[in-house]
Amino acid sequence: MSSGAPATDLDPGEAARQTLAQRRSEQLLSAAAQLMERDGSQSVSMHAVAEEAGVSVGLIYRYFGGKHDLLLAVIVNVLDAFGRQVPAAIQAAGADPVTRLAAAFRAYCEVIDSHRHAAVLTHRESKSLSDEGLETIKRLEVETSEPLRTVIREGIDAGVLTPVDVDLVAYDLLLLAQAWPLKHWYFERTLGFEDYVRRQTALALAALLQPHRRRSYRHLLEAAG
Amino acid sequence: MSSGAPATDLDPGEAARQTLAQRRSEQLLSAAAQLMERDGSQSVSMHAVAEEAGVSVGLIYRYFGGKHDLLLAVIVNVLDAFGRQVPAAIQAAGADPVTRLAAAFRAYCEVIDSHRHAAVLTHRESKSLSDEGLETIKRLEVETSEPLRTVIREGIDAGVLTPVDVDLVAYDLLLLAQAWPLKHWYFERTLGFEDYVRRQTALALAALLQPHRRRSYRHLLEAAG
Amino acid sequence: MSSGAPATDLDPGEAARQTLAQRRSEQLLSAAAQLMERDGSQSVSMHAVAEEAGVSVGLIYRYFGGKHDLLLAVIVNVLDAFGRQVPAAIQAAGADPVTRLAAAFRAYCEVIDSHRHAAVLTHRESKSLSDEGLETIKRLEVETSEPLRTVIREGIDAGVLTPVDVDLVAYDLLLLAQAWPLKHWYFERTLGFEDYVRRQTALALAALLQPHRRRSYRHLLEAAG
Amino acid sequence: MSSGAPATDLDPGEAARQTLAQRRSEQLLSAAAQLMERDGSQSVSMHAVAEEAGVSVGLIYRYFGGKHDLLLAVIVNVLDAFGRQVPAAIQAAGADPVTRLAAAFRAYCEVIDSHRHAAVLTHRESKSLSDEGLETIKRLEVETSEPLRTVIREGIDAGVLTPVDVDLVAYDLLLLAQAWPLKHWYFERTLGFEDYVRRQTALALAALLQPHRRRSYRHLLEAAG
DNA sequence: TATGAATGAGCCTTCATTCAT
DNA sequence: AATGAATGAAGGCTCATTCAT
Repeated sequence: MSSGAPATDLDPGEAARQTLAQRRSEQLLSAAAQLMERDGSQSVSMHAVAEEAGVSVGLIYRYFGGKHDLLLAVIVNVLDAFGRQVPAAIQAAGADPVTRLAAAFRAYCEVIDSHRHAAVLTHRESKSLSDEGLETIKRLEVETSEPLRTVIREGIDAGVLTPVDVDLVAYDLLLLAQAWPLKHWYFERTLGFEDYVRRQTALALAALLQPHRRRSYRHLLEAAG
Repeated sequence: MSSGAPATDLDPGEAARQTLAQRRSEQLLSAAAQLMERDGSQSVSMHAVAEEAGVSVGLIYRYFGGKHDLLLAVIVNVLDAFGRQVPAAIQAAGADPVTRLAAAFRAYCEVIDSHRHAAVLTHRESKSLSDEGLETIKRLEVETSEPLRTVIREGIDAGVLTPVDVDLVAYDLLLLAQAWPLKHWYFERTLGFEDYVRRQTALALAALLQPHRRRSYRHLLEAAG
Repeated sequence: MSSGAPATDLDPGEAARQTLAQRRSEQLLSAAAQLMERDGSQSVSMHAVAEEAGVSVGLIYRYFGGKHDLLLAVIVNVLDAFGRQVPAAIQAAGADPVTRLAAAFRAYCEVIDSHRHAAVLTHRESKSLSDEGLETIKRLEVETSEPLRTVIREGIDAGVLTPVDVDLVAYDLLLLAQAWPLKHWYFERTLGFEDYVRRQTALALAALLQPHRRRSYRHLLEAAG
Repeated sequence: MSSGAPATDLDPGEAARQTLAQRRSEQLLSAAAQLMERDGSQSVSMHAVAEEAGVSVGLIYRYFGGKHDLLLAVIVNVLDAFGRQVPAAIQAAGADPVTRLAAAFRAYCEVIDSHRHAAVLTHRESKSLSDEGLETIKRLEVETSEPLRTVIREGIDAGVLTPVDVDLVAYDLLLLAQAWPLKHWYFERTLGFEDYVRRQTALALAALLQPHRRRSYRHLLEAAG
């Protein structure tokens, strides 16, 4: 990454153009995500997206093939965030399998929280997508949830977790993470993000931890109350 | 008007009309549910509902005020099924708190299974409902999930379950039940209804059971593998 | 009406049936008129008419060919009232041409008042009528306004009225009569039926009376203030 | 940006857009007026308006909020024409009150003639308007008929006209003006615009002129025959 | 690159009319 | 004679998409 001006460098004009295109793309994606998250992709018109982004309708079609493409891009954007942030969080958690699992779950929740309801779009709007887009998303979902499965497997192999159905547990944890934005639906009283994550983590570990390892993670388990 | 004809008899015309109206209503509700579950209520046209039900568009408006009403009716229909079947299942399960809890969870799953994805509409389509409709649904959800909370509380009081956050656990169990129709999204391999229910039950009990009571419910816990 | 049972007498059953049919017809006509007058024929649905009349939709089609026919019947009904009441009023007014003219105008206003806005339907809804229906109405209008023209002509011939364009004056008087239900549109302050008729009569006579005959009709002329 | 280009110049694009918008607006208004006059606003579909204007349905909604708005705009358009042309005609008529009155009446008739039956919509279609729209129209009607009342008052004050009910007379004159497009309904024979105006003016003046001033306006009075 | 006027298919809803009962 | 369930064409309106500028 040092000297030697890589051959891939673009001339300044080209760079500026790329930058603009990139900026536009993000600007549109962000506007679309914000509206779609709030109202569901069906309720959001291209005009609304254009207005939110401060550009004209026509411009959207320069960057995205149409509404379906835009929706797909919004979803892929969220999934990419999983792909980037979850492995990083796991790695940062150190070597202990349980700590890593807790970190992974928390990372999922955080991505979902920062993208609010957008994650919900994944399943909700599947019918608006082309078969190809649907395949892309399914593949990305499997890919981005793989770290979770891996970390569970590690825990089992290390003898810290009971030998459970890895796929099912990963499935459940993803559900609980994705259900965070729905909390206001069920809980009248305020339930903060921290509490939600800690309590769900505690519940999950109560189910997964080998009995004789429970006291090692008392700090994680006791959050449940 | 002499003897022989019970006073409670409706005249045949009236009776037939009631039957017809009921049949129509169910027919329409079923068609609407099927399509809305599959594609989301927004993507389903009234024409499509009519076609699916084998009637004309105009007829729908004799039975439902419009599209919003129809959606609301579909959702309420599911929630009503919860309200009827879950308490019955709990009662039929006998006195043991854990058995009752397992029965309640299974009952939720069964209603959701028999109404396929319709249960999902509840949270998905909230934007399409009137404030009044939304209130109705929220109220019904709280009401119909109350048996689950009650049964958990019983378990805790009986000292069989660990003292957890009842609301949160109920929330999670409902999520797992409602997530059953999504299983095809995450699980490539086939996962039957029985396996799904048994494994989820096992996981849940692993998290909830007091350690010293675990061996009493070994038959429920061992399904997890 | 005593003995002798005229040959035209129907047997009781037939009579009752005729009576029923007649009653139904009037009942429907009255309901239709009431609604159409208030909202315009286009805004009134056949269901609304049926409901107003306390019968089923289907029954209307036994008595009238359809909505157009019903509208036509309502209009003809009003025109018939002109044909019946105006000549009677003129005759009852005696021999004086001016008194007869005033009586004719008043009679028009009264019919229009008792049929409220229905008279307006005549011109308003012409596009809803078949050519044949339109012809019927035009013919009836000419017929029913003939007495007015006659009475004006009498006045001119008698030297009481100035020799004006009879058709135009009749046209104007009909307009003023038909405009009575619109009065609330223009007049904020209350203007009663009596005042309206008297003042319009006074204005008309001011235009029509021969100068040297004015003092004979001072009582009619002075209402104008 | 140097000299030669006046600062007040709009850039061409903006100017063209304004022109286009105005042209479109008039084009749509004219098409709508033409159809609504002929068939009543209720019978005219937006599709028909679009077709008549040679544009697509959707475009109408860029310029008018909907059908109600369109109707309101058509009506307001006529009333605006009154507001512009009537005062101008009165002023151009000079100082004589009677000449001014005649000019005012003629101006009303001319506006109505050039907008054909559109003026009729005012009273006919009140049911299709919002309360707000109705208020707008009533206010405009009062405003635009004020010149007529003023000119009548002037005549009375000058001692040329008899002291009549100003509101009622103005009401009648407006009616006669608005009734011009209905003439084909009542008059089999052809009655030209000139004849109509002259004869109605003559009749009106016959009713309004002070006896001793009649000979001064013999040219206006004698048109009545 | 960017605009936004314009299109037109499609949606929800209404309602005149029919017909089996 | 009377009902009212059922139909389906048509209307008002929206919005994804295109294209001339």
